[in-house]
Amino acid sequence: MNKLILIDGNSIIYRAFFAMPPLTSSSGVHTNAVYGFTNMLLRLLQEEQPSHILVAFDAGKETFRHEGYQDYKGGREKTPPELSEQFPLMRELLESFGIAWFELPGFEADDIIGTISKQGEEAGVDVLVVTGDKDMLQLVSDRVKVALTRKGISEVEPYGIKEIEDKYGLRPEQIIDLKGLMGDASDNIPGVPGIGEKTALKLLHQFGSVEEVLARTDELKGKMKENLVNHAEDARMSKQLATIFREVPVERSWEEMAFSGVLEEQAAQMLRKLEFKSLLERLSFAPHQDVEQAGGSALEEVQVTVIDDQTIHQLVEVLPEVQNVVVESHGENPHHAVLMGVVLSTEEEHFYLAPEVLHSDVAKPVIDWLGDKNKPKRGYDLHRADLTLYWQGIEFGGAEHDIQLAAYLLDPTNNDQTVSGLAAKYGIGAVAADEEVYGKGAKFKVPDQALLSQHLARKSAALLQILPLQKQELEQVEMNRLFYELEMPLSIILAEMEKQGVAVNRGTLMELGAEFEAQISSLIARIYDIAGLEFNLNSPKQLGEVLFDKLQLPVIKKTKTGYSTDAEVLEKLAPYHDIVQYILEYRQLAKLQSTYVEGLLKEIRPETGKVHTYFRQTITATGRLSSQFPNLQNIPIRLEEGRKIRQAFVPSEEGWFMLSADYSQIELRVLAHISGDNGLQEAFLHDMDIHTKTAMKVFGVAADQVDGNMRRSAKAVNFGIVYGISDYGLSQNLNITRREAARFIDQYFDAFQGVRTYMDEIVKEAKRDGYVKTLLERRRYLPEINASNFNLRSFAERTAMNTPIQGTAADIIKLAMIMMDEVLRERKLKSRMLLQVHDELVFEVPPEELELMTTLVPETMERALQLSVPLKAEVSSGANWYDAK
DNA sequence: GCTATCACG
DNA sequence: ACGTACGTGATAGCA
Repeated sequence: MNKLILIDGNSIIYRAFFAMPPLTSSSGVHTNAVYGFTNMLLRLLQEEQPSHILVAFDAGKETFRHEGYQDYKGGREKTPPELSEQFPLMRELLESFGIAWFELPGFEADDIIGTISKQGEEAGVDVLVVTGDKDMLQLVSDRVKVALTRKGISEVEPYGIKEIEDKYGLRPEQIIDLKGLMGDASDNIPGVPGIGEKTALKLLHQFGSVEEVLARTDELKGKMKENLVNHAEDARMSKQLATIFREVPVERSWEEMAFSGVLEEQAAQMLRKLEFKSLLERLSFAPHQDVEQAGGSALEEVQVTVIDDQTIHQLVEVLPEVQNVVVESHGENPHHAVLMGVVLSTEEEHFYLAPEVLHSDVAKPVIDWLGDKNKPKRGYDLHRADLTLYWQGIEFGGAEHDIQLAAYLLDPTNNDQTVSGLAAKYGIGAVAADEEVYGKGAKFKVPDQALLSQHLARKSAALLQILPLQKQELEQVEMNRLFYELEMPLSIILAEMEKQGVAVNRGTLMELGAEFEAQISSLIARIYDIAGLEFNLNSPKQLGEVLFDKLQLPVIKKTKTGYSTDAEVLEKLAPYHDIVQYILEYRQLAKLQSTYVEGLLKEIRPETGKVHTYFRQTITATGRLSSQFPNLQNIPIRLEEGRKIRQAFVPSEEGWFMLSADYSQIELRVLAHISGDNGLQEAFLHDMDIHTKTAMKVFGVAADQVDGNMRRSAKAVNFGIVYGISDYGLSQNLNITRREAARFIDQYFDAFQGVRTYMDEIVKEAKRDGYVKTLLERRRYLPEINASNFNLRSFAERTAMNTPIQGTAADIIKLAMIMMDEVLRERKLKSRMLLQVHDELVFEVPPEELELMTTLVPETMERALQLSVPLKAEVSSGANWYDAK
């Protein structure tokens, strides 16, 4: 006996349930949690090669903890039926695998694991506890490690004594003190009010334990002391509740937990019953096989042919059969990325091309193939690949299926989109993380060719396996059209826009910079003079000291680290002291100078005089694009001083024009459509001023009685509605009381009852399905929609209301971009689409096309999608982006 | 690397 | 009672 694995069954299955998309067998039984669990189990068996294993479950509702504290785990949502029905399946599966499981009435899985890990430790065995519950860290010792699940369950992070020390600065036994002080909302453990993780850690670093803290409260002061004194009993009880009981009367012999490999026949039968086809193939990993042949490594060696003038013919012969393309590059900005190498794979073989080989004559047929739009390609992040190759002078065409992009659609909030992460998610052999192969940050180093080509080939091999699984999933969630007809074509269009770039007039920017500079230095002088000292104005900390300590201005708001000095606070302080207004002006100009003048100048390519942004298609949770290096979606417009920055954005050809068209009220129009609200639809059918109309209905007055203030309030309410309204949020925005805000909202919903119904229904739908979707079937999962934690749940509810609106608007402008691209091509126009700013498209247009484009662009945008209300786009043009207003 | 701030839709 | 508006990216300071 050498290694014992103890799995916290309830914790893992619960996490698996919320981490995995819904999945049912053909008979309609939910299986997603079992799938997730099995996936992680197989990986664990393969990687850890345990000699003994046991899965512990909670039994019954009442445990000994309830005897002392009836509210233990109170307020928890009851287990959804979709999950409950999976517990029996889970036990059945474990039995079919030949894995022991155990539960004992009156005790939780924690206690069982605590007890057995102690026994294992005493018997001199290495123990690995697998759980999602941080409390279990208290079990860690020399022999016991605790693996915590991360990001759902696709990864685990092992903690030993050192890791706990590094992360918390605590010994394992102090974890219960931490819980005692901070509590745990999910178990309804109270802790001490006002003490969160940070404060709790600080106290423990100083005093060592709950008892010691409570004994020495006289060394503390303020609210914290008061809370500790008043809630001393809560702290003691919380600590006790968090303490795992390690003397459970378990009678399990080591033999029962012994594990020598999966019972293949039975396990295969079970997996077939559950319809887990992809897991079936992995069964052979589990027993102690092929360990020696892999040299102790769990990784399978992949055959890869390094291309040179001797081997090139092998690749050329099979080019038509190439299934997957990996273009590896280094650097965040793909316009400046360094090409590291390329791997092309057929079903059977992998070929590696070094950058210099790709640039040599022998690679000519490969280069032609890469650039051929009629040769369809699959691969990972083909958008980046395209840009990387472009700056190397190599064309890339024919992107058909991008695995990263598809992974984004399947779960836009999964932030691990790496090949390694996806491979783990699909349970496909281990692919090393790039970081492990290259190192990160300053330590980045390209490994030798053997290692590099092996790594890339492994990635490619994993992608080959992911592809069919992904296709099946896209089909299942009805995203085929969204993917193949919208996102894939768009990715090509985006790359073209980015390569084209936008011309920026350096001189204009520098002149603006000089103006800003003059104002900034005079403001700085004035501020130092008034303050009576010089300090770093850019440091919120130093500024806070000047305003609140030296000048004694009232503290409006605090941040985690000290005084808040943001614009909202400064506005409120302005009446108290002249210095505040100058600081506000300084802030504004400093922002313009550093981010927009200096920042933009740095991004201009000297050889083209243009900035080439990178539109990211796989970032946002809602389906919007984002823009980086530089961000061209947040160029100032609201204030005149900043708006002038737009004068620097000019057409790239003499005499051309900038043309901009933006959707008018697209989100509210989308809301009118999906809610079906009569009043809202009516307003848009008559193309009324929507904020005025809202004011009329909410305040019950005629159009001519709506004053500026009423319209302003109505506008804020409309924004609130789109964001998933809350009285608090609205009250903040309008600077009114929560009561008044709540009244506005109520009046709004009375006036627009269809909207109220929609908001109620969409939240219900989210709670039922676990996700919401847009008109074009784009999804966003909301795992926290049923959380017991009020904050998490409320956030998810607002998201459920907002995402279909923001996401559908994103769908629509993406459609419009595809249509515009098509129209420009069909009519062989010279005009070029340059930018997208969420509800706006920007073009550069030759003079002879200006008239045509002025009607063509808004018309195309308006017919992008047929809704029950018309879409409206407004267009304007000028010599630069500023004048196109 | 994290926090605070502020630019956009 | 709880405590926040939805979605992003860039910069500067500071540990």
